[in-house]
Formats: sequence, structure tokens, C-alpha cells
Amino acid sequence: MSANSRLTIAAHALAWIGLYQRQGHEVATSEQIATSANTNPVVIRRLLGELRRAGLVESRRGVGAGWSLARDLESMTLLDVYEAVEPGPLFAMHRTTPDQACVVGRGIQPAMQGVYDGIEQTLRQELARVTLADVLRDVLAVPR
Amino acid sequence: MSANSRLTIAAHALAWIGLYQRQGHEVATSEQIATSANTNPVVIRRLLGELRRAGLVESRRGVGAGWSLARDLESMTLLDVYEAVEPGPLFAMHRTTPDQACVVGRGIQPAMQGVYDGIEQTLRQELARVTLADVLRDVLAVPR
DNA sequence: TCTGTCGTAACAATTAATGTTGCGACTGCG
DNA sequence: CGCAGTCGCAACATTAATTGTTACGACAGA
Repeated sequence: MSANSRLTIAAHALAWIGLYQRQGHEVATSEQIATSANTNPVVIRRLLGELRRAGLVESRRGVGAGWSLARDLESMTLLDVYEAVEPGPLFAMHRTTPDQACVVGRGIQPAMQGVYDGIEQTLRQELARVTLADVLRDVLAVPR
Repeated sequence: MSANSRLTIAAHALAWIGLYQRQGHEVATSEQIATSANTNPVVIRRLLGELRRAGLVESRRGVGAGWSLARDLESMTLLDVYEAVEPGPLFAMHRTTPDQACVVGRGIQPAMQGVYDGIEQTLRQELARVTLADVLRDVLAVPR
């Protein structure tokens, strides 16, 4: 379905900053995170910018600039991240309006919307159940 | 997230065929369905082709050709349709391998995969709960 | 003033879905 | 037998979203 790794990369960045701060550092740079995620620093800055708008991270400019967590990893859930970085709904409707002269064309969108709303609701509950601290714990639990 | 309406269009097509057959017709043509969904017949044929591979519909060729249901709408769930028409997973990993020399780079994919697997599981349960007969009922329940 | 990093715009590259055209294959009918 | 209507499928165009890249000004501390 989606060639969309935004949630994955955002979680990666947050886990990285969290671990780095646990090791006693003040801020992490987009360059460092980009190296770990094997991508471009601008991509990281863009994503972190969205997380900052959601109040999850803060950035500092000037010399010794970089990114830090605005809250504990324990208090951040994947739902917070999801809402910050994912724009649209999971499933889309027709890209052009179906034939309103047809019974099915008229009724299909409300019918499917009901289903999709329920699913989106469940998805949110699942994401809200996992904190970024959980993610970092699982990351560190992987044997090297 | 996804600009992907495959599930919606597939459900539309199945509901349309189901209703048309209830009205006493043998088969529906991709042209008719495309008109209702306001898209191109080839798009419908492609989708229905995937549904046929999954055993949900059958097609007839020659004169009086067209599509018919291979099973009752009651016995078809949105999960059947989803599995037939959605290729990939909901959330993607990094498009390039993260830095394996970094703890986070090494552990993030297994960690996120665990979460994503659970979500995919829940999504399937939700989809399996809705039959295409439910969808058609809801379609017809929409006031005109 | 110099240095390192963010902030952001602009644009290219990539990928997936969707739309379109064309044509051969099939099959019932006259 | 030939015709008509529709599927099957390949090839290509279009659209849209994400991701990657380059460039450069803004900022703040040394």
C-alpha cells in the first residue's frame, strides 16, 4: 500500500535522541540522526520540524545547535508521532465522485466511511498503547 | 497516507454486481461498473481480475460477456477483498538499510516490525468483521 | 567575525496508483 | 462464416506523494 516510512523514521529519530541524551549529551544534530537512519539531514529536519510543531521535540540554533526531547519518552506514544507526521486517512475514497444517479454510486462512500472510521479508531488505540520508551527498550533488546 | 482507493473501488464493484444480480441480471460489464464508479473500464477489469484470482468473482467471455459473483455477498468479507487487492504492508520500513554500526540503526526495524505486525493483525480482525452484504445493506440504507 | 547548525525554499528523482489506447482472443448470433 | 460485444493484457501517459538534494539565509556562541 504505502511507500511511506515517515512513522518509522520519526520513531527512529526520537529513539536516537532519547538514547543520546541518556548518554549525557545535550542535543543531537540532524546530521547524526541522518547517518544512523541512512538518509539526508534535510529529511530529518523536515520530520523533526513536524514533531516540534506537535510539542514532542525542541530545537536550538546557533553554535552547539541541535535537537532535544521536549518530553520524556515514557509520555510519548506512537499515536502522538503518527498524528504529527501522517497527513491523510488510511484508506481513500474514489478520486473522482462516483455516479450520483446510481444507487451504489450514491451510497458507497457513506457506507465505506463508516467502516474506515471504525478501523482508524482501532488503529489509534493500538498506537496509543506503545510509548517511545517501549520502542527504545525493544531496540536495545535486539542482540548484536 | 495512502492515495490508494483500491479497497473502496473493489467494494463498489462487488456491491454493484451483487445488486445487479439481485435484480435478475446474469452478468455485469466492466463498462457499467466503470460508469457507476466514474472511472475507466480497464481499471475495473484490472481490479476484478485480482478478485477473480482470489475466487470472489467469475468472468465470462464472448457475446453477453461480463462478471458475476463466485460466492454470496454474505460469505465475502472486506478482509477477503483487502488481501486480494492490497499488495504491501500498511507501514513501511526505511527505504535504505539504516546504519548497522549504530545500536538504534540495528534495533529499530525489529522493534517497529513487532508493533506493525500487531496492528496489521488487528486491522484484519476489523476487516473480517464486515461482509460485503453488510456493505450493500449500508449502501441501500443511504437516503436519496 | 567566524563557525556550525537550523529553517526553508526550490527542484530532481523515485515510486505507486490511476487513466488511456490499442489490439488480439473469445463466443454466441445471424 | 463473419459480425459484434466484451474480456485479457500489454504498453504507455498522467498524476500525486514521498524522498533526496542543493542552496542559502538566519541564528548564536566563541
